[in-house]
Amino acid sequence: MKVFKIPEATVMRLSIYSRYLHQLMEEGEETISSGEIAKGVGVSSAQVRKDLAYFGEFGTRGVGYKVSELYCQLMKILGLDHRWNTIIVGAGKLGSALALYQGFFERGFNICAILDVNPNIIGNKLGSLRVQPLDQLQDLVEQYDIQIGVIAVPATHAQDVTEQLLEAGVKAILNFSPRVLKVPPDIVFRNVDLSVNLEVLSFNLALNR
Amino acid sequence: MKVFKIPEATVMRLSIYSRYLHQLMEEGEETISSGEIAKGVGVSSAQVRKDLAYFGEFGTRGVGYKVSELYCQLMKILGLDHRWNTIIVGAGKLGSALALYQGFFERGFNICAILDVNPNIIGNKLGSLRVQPLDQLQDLVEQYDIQIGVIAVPATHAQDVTEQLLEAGVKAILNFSPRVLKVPPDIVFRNVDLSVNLEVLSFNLALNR
DNA sequence: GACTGTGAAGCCATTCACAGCT
DNA sequence: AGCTGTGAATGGCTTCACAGTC
Repeated sequence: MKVFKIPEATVMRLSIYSRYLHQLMEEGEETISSGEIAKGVGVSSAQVRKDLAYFGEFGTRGVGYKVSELYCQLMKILGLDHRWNTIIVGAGKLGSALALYQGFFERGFNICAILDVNPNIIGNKLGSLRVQPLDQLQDLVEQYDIQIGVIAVPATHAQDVTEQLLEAGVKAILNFSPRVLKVPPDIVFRNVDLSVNLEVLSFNLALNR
Repeated sequence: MKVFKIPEATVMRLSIYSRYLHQLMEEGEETISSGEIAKGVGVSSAQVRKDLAYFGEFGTRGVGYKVSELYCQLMKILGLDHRWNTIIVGAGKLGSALALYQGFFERGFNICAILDVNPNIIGNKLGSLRVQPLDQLQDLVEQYDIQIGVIAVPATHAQDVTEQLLEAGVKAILNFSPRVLKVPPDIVFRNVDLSVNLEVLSFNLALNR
């Protein structure tokens, strides 16, 4: 399917460029140069051009890029030209916060359901959702045609939940638990490790002392 | 101060190794090889040894590493041999979730305070903390000798809050807002961009269709 | 003159492969 | 025999620099 391998760093920057372009559109900008994008998001202009070059030629030499056009192209490249159905497993503090976060919806992710095992919180209302029991997982994934699973359970249950998500047919997993998970290579997978991020800060703080 | 530049990827892995070693300690393991660590966290054994080699020689040839000893060394390298005082700005869903997340405390981060501008949530109780008004920032940073600031406010206020944190004397910032922030080069800084992470999933899902 | 698109060069991280210990 | 520590080789991302276009 993919002819050239795209660096992950490039994909992350494309996401950031697209958000910046969205902001520029709201401010009424019509065209922009790679140098201005670079300045806006804190990279080099060559980097911006190289990132875009993986996918085609979007600009006009001597002029720059049409903001709205480039934005649409990037959204298409990122697969955000349609919506993704998502389920959150774990309705503790973090899971609840993710379920209520508007930013996901705005960028094309529908949070279709949130699940937990704890009977004390099953039934709780979170915005327009209600926390449902974990054993509904398989049914909900089928019913809503869910592609993405988000793991927000304690480390000890993370691998177990992962396997349930895979069995239910989820194609991609975003893991917020502080545990290394085993997933088959055909599954799209990412970790967001909150502690690791704080610890990188700690490491750098400890250096300058 | 730092004689050799350490790759950020190495620092992130050290954090993961240390957590894995902690788990092994609880399971009662005494020694471990680079190959076993590698298997446990999903990297190559050469990678593990190279990462450790930046900081010294911690193992015994022919034998491996003493789990508890390596764990202590890594914690020291990561600057986790003492505690860091931390403040969270923004007590919305995400900020509240972060304030209540036990994992930070366990790894050596004291959440000393959480602030917001919204009068409707100022005074709310979050565990043992109470949400305080943003204008207390300067005082609290001094009072608690706070080194780390966590930004959990909407994108539109993120740069403003950043500058207030810097002015108050914070040395490191972890940014959860979906906005590129300008910070001076001597400040330790990291982004945790939730949308970007989901969008990388989306990109990869879109590839295989 | 301004700006894009891109091959080449440079740089950095990972993997390889083996010498050196136990 | 088993495993660490490490120089050398590899691979991949970023920067440079310039030809091409408006």
